[in-house]
Amino acid sequence: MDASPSPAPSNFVRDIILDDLKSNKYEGRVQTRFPPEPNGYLHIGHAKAICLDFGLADEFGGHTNLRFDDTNPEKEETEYVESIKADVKWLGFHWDGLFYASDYFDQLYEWAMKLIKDGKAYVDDLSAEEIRKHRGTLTEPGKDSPYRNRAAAENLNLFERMRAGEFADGSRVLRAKIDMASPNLNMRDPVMYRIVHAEHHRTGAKWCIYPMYDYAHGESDSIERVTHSICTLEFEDHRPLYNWFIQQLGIFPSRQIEFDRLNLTYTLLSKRKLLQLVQEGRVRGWDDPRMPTLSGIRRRGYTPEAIRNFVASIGVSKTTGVIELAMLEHFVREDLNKRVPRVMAVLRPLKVVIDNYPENQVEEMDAVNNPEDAGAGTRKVPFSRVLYIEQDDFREVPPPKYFRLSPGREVRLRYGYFITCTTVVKNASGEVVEVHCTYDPATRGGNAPDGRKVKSTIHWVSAAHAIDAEVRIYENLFTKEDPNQVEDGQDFTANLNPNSLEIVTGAKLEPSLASAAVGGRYQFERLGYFCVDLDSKPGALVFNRTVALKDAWARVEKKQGAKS
RNA sequence: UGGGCCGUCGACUAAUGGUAGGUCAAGUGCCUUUGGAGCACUUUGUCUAGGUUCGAAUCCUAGCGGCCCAGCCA
Repeated sequence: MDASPSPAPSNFVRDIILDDLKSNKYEGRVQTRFPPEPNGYLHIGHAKAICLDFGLADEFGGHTNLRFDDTNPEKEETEYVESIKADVKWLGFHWDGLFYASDYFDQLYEWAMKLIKDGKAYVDDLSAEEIRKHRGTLTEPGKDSPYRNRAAAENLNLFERMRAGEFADGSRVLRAKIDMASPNLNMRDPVMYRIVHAEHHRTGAKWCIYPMYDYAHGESDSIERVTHSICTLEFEDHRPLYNWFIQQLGIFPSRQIEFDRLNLTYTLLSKRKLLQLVQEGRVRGWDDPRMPTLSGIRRRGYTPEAIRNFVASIGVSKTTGVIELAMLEHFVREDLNKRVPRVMAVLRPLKVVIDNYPENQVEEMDAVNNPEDAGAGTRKVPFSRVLYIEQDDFREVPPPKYFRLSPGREVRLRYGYFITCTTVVKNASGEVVEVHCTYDPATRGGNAPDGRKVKSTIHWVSAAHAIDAEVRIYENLFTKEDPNQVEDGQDFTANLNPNSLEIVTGAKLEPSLASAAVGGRYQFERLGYFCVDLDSKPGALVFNRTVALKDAWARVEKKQGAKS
């Protein structure tokens, strides 16, 4: 096509903002908000919303508020608001205003009184059960409540007494008076306020009536003069109601725009289900590195840049789709590859003795810290007669296309020497427990002066110098692409992967890692990207595998396995 | 079944009546002191049927398929 750089990535929400800017609809203002309910930890799906809300405002010199949608005191806690703030910051965004829907409870109450006076709202004495029966079904219209036509004065009196705490939970509600026959169920006189005698994390015992989402959300947007209220697709049916309240009240007309929420293969993004995993102890907490929460992903070693790049690449639309997990993994690898130092670590050690290497000799070999970053420099790695290599890097009987060490075969020890396997030592059950080799002194550093080639380079660690570590290897938390796909009578926990966590205890690391600090990220050469876990202590290091390197041999092996 | 929304390579997403393109995945080759990274190339797509038009992924009609809604949750 043309040689110009690819056009700025756009999407339909951005296009709407662009149009509004062009027509000067809001005097050039762009005001968004990110409105989480503090009833759980944020997950990668929220990251998409955050990038949109903050990203679009940033792009057009607008503003974004962080607003906690705290209208349900029974589920909300300050622990969650703190974690949410930390996660937003970690992702790299800064809010302009920090608000709570509960900041607006007084205003919301006054507006409710106005709607009552205008004959647009009424107190209903029906029980929850009766209200449901009166609501009708998808195909049949609802029936009016017998209390629907109470006089405004009576409604006012009752509503004030609801607030005053005269009535029991669930005994009455305030409802908007719209249309019980609407084909949109949300318009069949939705509940605006319910009675809940519960301590609220911010307002304490001040209120015993709490506004419902539909009444609180749009009004909060309006109070903050939000121009573009971006939310997910399931709220599409609520938009007429969102607009109805704003219209009746005659307040600032915020506009709701809906996009598709993120779905990922092998992943559950439902706060309710994630809570269940935590409560049932299926994972070690909200920040378990297997969790799709931002705190879990962070602990796993993902970077905010990787997540932002991922979100930017998946786009925004209204089609309900599922992103392949491989897409996310690609963006972590891409980011970590550029920034993270290389290091040698052996997860499952196999002892190698180099018979012709001097008994007590130790050499300091030069190793490149990051071939992608010349500025990262080099380090010294000790080499000696007894080493550990990866068990996977030796086969007594090599399968076809296997290039690593096997009897009679010569390979390169990275930054070390060429070695050739001579003999093996087996234990009583016939397993190879030790491999003997000879080395070629002329190949120091890994180059053969005679120009001969080897088909493989493997990593190693000097046995006498190695430090021990625990390494936690993670696989997908679920075995099915769609964890919700279950047999009758089962729930999603039936799809939990029993092998999602493997703890490797005897790993051997090169000595430079002794000073690795919590959060530090590394590439263990040929294995993957790893980071130092929160549980790590000096002398008792613990690493998480963030993501494995792409493994061409694994693919070959799999193909061979499939054939046989 | 009433209403709302949505159908473009295996996945995600562009093309806004005018050359169906990008990313991921998959495959092939090159290169390589990481079977990593990188580079090059390749395969596969407009849900169906009609219509409007010089020209349709785009507009119209009808089908088909998917998602969401009957909380005093958000």
